[in-house]
Amino acid sequence: MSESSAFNLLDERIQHYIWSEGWTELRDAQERAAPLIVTADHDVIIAAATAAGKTEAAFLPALTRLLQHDPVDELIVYISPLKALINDQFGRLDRLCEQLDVPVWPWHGDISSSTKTRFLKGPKGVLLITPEAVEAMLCNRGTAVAATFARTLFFVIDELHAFIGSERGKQLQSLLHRIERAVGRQIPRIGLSATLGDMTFAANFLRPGHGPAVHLVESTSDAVHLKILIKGYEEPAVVRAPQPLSAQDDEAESDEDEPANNEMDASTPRYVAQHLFQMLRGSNNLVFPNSRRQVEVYTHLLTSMCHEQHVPNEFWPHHGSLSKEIRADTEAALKQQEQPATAVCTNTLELGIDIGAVKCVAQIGPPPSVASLRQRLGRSGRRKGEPAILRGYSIEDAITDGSGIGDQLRLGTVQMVAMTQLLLEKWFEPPVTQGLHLSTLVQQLLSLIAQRGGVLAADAYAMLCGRHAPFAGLAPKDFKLLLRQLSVNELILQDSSGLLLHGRVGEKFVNHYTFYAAFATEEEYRLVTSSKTLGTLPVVQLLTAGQRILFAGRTWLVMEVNEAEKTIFVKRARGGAPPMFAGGVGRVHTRVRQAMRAQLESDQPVPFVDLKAQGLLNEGRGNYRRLGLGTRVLLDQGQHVLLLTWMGDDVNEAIACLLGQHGLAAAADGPCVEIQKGKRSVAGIEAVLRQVADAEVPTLDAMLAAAKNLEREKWDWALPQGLLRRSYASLHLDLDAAVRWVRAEIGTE
DNA sequence: GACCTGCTGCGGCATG
Repeated sequence: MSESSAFNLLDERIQHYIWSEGWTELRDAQERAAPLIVTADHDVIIAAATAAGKTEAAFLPALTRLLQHDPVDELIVYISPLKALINDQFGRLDRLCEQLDVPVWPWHGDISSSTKTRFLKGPKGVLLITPEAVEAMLCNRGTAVAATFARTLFFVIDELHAFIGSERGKQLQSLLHRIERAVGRQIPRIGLSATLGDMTFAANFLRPGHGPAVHLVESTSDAVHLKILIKGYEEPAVVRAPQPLSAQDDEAESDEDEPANNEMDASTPRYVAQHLFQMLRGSNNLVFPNSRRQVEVYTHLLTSMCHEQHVPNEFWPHHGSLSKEIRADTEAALKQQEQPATAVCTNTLELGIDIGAVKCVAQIGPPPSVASLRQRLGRSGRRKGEPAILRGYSIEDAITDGSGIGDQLRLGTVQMVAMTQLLLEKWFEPPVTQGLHLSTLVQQLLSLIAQRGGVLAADAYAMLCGRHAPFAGLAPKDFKLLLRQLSVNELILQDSSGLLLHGRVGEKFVNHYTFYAAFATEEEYRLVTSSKTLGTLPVVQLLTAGQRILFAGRTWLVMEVNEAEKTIFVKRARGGAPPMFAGGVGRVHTRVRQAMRAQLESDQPVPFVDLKAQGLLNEGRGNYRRLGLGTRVLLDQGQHVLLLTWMGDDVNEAIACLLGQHGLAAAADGPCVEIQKGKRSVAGIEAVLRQVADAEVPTLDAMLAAAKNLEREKWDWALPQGLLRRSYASLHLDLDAAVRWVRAEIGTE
């Protein structure tokens, strides 16, 4: 250890701690980060595959710097996307910091206000806080901001990759910027992240306008041996009796023994569950079925199998609508060592929190992205010498006369194979950094007014949209348009001295605690049984008394729905359908679509699929050739025509907008753009396509003039139309690629 | 036919 130059840079008391912990060497990232951090004059990103060691890589040298002042009178501000992570880190850091006589302050919604008051009396040591809690501080204690953060040595941002590309990430950038402006200097920023391929995106995110100056510490991770098997399944075509439209048609008492729906009879999920049951029992594993609804289905199938075979249950559900207690039970089952446990989960178990190593990751259906698949697989093969194991399950519907192109080409299986191949090639989707997130500009303007008790328009513009500011690039005239719209909405008003203040409506929003989060959430009902809260359900599908429901892996009968208290009371009963949860659609990257097409054009066997999956793939390849899709881009489907682009969703959506401009009703649909024929023939549609290829590129306003329903983010409703269109397009449309595709594939030149 | 995250100040009351 004494040979380590980084070790010698650390404070003596920290060296002593390292000895007493029995560490024999510093990890690669810790070794390389230390000299960059002890000087406290660089922005640094520490990127490594797992969380282990990253926090120490930042904190050991940062605390060394803090200890240079005796007694400690400076501050390290650690910002985390999860309360659970703050609680974890508090446990780890407090043990070390107690010996150093450095106070550690957790600060989030579950922390008592007395702790917060004590911190504010002497803001020194380490503050562990969420972005929302920082927002609340700026809003409610605006006059104290400069003094509270005056002696901040570092911002440490954990799980940096989880912030990039979202409203919350934009908010974080703005908060850091506003604090730096309040204290009148730059504060070194340290980002902790999963490896992100091209780290320039992350660097530009961490320090907008100065990305190239950010120092990168990318930890070389040992290559883990991968074992992959994808199994194919075919759902038989069955003629089902029509279902009653309303649950009220049923007499609740008369069908006690009848399953309330036929989802549980579906044979294929049962076969998949049987295979999972055989392969996963006896070890710790994660099963990802892609939706909360399917988590419920598979958990119930698997726990029922344990029950039927008189063996202890090993399968536990985990998703965001389950209560904290139920989720904690699942996490505890994974952590304890006595009994094996498998979690059936959504991406709640993808991030941060420590659940120990798992043997195998099962993926049912194609994952939402290659990046997410990679993150999921990173949970397996963490012990030295053990491989990471991926078990894929691909379920296709039987092909009938009415089957669409997606079934005929076996696109689910093709996508799963293509994504797995990209994973093996070490490619994954880059983070989306070009989003304007003007919704968050509205929030930050209202927050800035609260912080300062009013702000001049020019000052607000300089702070939020000026050079290197989070919304840099927005023109002054657009900012003026925004202000005008916000005063129409009564979110703001301008007094006679030119000061911007909250309007009647703005006042109400800012004074409610829900203001601090930058992201929107749907209204939810609590699901309650006699003894405890099971979780929450969004109001998309309201349950009625007498209905049966599958939740937390068990079946329930709805006793009462209390609208005033937003509560649904249930009791245990046999039979039940998984509830509906709201949700948009995942977005597929162009590179994935191209890999899918290459897969359909190939005649090579895929090494990591079983016989059935290879059969499905061959079926898809056969239909691809039969339909002549190697050369054709247009496919007549009767009512509509399919334009097969094999581009990403952002390109296909932009193509659909371009066609809309020329009078065609079109919508992106998987690898295609679906065009309604109306009264046109295929030749007529081809003629319009040629017009589109030869025409000038329209403005965004022209292209989205007829588009409705562009509001996606929390404050989008308050934006003027033009800015809403730009904000939407920045995230969802790739117009350049769309124009390039149309000109290359359809153009007459 | 997708997923996840977060949240204040204060009034009113009981208790020591």
